[in-house]
Amino acid sequence: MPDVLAALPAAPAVLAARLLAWYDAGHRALPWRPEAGALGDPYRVWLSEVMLQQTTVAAVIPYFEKFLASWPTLAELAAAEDAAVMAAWAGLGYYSRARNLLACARAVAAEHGGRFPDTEEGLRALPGVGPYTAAAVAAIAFGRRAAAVDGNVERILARLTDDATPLPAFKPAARALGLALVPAERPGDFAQAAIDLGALVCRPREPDCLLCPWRDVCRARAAGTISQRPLRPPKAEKPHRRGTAFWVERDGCVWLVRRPAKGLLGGMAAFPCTEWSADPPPAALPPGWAATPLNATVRHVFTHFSLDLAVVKLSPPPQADPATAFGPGAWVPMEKIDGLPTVMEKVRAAAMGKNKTLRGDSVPSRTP
DNA sequence: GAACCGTGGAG
DNA sequence: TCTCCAAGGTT
Repeated sequence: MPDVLAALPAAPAVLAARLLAWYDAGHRALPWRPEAGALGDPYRVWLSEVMLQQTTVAAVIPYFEKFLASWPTLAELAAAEDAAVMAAWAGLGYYSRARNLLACARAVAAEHGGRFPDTEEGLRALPGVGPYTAAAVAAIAFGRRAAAVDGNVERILARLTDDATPLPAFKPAARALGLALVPAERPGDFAQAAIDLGALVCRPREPDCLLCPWRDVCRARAAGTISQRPLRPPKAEKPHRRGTAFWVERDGCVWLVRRPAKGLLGGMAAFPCTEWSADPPPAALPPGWAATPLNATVRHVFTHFSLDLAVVKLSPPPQADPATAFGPGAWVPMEKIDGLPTVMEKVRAAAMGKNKTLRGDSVPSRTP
């Protein structure tokens, strides 16, 4: 790795001081953010950082408020039921975060006397806490001199140094650069200032360089390479998958199952489904079950594949047990269905004839 | 290193 | 409609 100090266009102390002054002049006020110069509450900082992983601030705010209202303290969250937390997380995505959130809360409650470890290393050992989150909590909640390098910070550093190393290979250098810049005073404010700079000024597209505290020293700006920093690898093609979801209805109730703890939508409530694959096997139904294919297919795009999900309504015979065909589950009154991941929410809307609200997400079904 | 893991807003 | 991608972590 090239010399960190040589890569920087100015002394670390100068760059940090300018960034902190910029932060003090007008940073964002966010529900989890402490006053400038103060330490954050560890529970709030940790909860917000986990929610913010690969997720926009606008999407997180209502979930953060909801979680804080339902579980105001770490101890209360640690005592919560799995299903309640998964349902509260529904719609936010990356559901392993919710499982790890609970595991982490319970670990802190049981193994750390209810208090978060106050070092980067101690935090890093907790479930769902990786290098970024550990550094962010250590800096913001405990005032540790830690390098919280997220996507924003990678971007501002790649531009500041005009580093052409493509991601993710650039990450180690970014971490070294970030650590070199963190001041001994106000490391938490510095972490949030660097993130704000990336989010508000040094944006991926159309950055506002005239508002940047580093505009006169930025090497990518001087070189005219801003739009190419950080360099990203070409995107992979998304495969397409198909499957069928079953709306099993009886006496105003619908059969809901719980998805396996690991993998896609792990631990979430869902409608029974066939396998999702490029060429799924035909759906086999128990004899006597009346099937009504709907004239709609739910379309949903996940991170690494897109999905067309045919929706079939089923009316099981009075004595039939859906668990036999679809595994363990529960009858839920139709109007009380709640806490579904978005793709299942689309299935529900299609089955209940509310697909008008999902325009663009429903497509004509292929011939059954 | 690379694959896996959601969703929604912006342009 | 389509592409990009956001306060990443785990395996």
